[in-house]
Amino acid sequence: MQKEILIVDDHVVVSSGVSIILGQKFKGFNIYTTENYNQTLKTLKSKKIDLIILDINIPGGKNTDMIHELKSIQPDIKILIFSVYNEETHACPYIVAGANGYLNKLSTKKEITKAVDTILKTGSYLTPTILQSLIDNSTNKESANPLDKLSMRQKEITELLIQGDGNIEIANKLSIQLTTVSTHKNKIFNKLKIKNIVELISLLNKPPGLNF
Amino acid sequence: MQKEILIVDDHVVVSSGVSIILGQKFKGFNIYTTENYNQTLKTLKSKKIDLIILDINIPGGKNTDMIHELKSIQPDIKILIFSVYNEETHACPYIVAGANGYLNKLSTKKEITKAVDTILKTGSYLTPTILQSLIDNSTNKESANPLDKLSMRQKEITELLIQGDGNIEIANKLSIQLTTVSTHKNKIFNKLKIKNIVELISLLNKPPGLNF
DNA sequence: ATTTTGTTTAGTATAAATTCTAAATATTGT
DNA sequence: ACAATATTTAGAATTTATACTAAACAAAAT
Repeated sequence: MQKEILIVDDHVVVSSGVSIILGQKFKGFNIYTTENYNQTLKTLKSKKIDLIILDINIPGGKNTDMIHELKSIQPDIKILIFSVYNEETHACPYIVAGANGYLNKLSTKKEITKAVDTILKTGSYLTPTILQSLIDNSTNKESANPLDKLSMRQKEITELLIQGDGNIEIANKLSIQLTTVSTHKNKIFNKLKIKNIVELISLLNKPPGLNF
Repeated sequence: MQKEILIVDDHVVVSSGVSIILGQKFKGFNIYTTENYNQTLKTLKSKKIDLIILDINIPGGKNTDMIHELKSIQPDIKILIFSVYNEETHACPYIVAGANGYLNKLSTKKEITKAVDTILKTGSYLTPTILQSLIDNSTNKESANPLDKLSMRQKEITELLIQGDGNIEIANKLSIQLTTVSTHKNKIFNKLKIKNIVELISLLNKPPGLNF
């Protein structure tokens, strides 16, 4: 089965790694690589691609907007998002935007080849976790994304907390009492089952600049 | 020139990627891979290796202590540290411990092959940045690594802070008074020119769990 | 319609963290 | 060797954050 695969990642180590893993498993495939968004658009306009393995943090990239743009060039293309962010907190928006699967960069060789195989055969690859997140989102049930459990106000305060604001700053910015901020904080920490801001930061898994 | 290379990384994508990049450039090399510390020790005991490309966050690993242990098995082995942490903040301790080079995982193909080539030919590979850090360290000039400015005790407290410990926990663990902890914290924050723990975390660029 | 549950708000009392000051000890400079 | 500087420690006073309680209101459930 001859397939055309495009790997989009700005880190050679990653694109080379995926390339060799797929090359070993799927002998007949043609594997191409691009390392930024413009190159990717150009390639898609000149060559029919079956599957694109897409890093979501490439130079020039626009997150979920990329999905629509890529599919408008080749409507039948399958898109497998390939990212270091954990799927619980980051997969859903891309799936909702039209991506056909989400795969973590830390996956094993078996998981990677399985994802590619599945997506080419069935048209999509969703782990049970992501599937559950999607169901949870649509049914408004308990979501795997911790932030979804919070109310608007609680999200607002969470945002300020991870920016490093103290209770006083938050109280001033939102024009509420200090104790009110503390109460919110308490509710947020209880919901997320955490004890302090350090845990909040690692839960939200904010990329600290220099990661994949 | 026939050389034996061992790539140590617990992520297939990374080890495969480095493997193919080196395989393309250096045709005659034998390239092996291991994915945890025990495997690595076993391999070194049974096979002569010229260069080990070492991820510092492998399962069972012990940071700088690994360097001594690996070199005690094969004293002539060259060790190239391969990490996602930026070299300014993380390279020096490994070089001081005896590693022969430090390479960022986000490097280009050219940088990777250059590092391997250089380390095999000259015995070490140090970027100008790392060299400067080492010089700064030895001359007690302003160091690029913020942690180097701190005393041992201050580093100890910093470590506990980014683990999420509060002042009381720290005071108990170190058997000092609460106010003493506060004083240390104040000194640390002043030295690092930061205002709170959120900034401390982003400064130290600690990986939030699921990163390479 | 009305109970139930969750959100947003705050006051009082308490706990935790910081500031300021300062002493003993270590380290470095000349 | 002695001065200058940095580290580690802590008490007293103060500031900041939390726990507990609770009211007003909104949304959801039965």
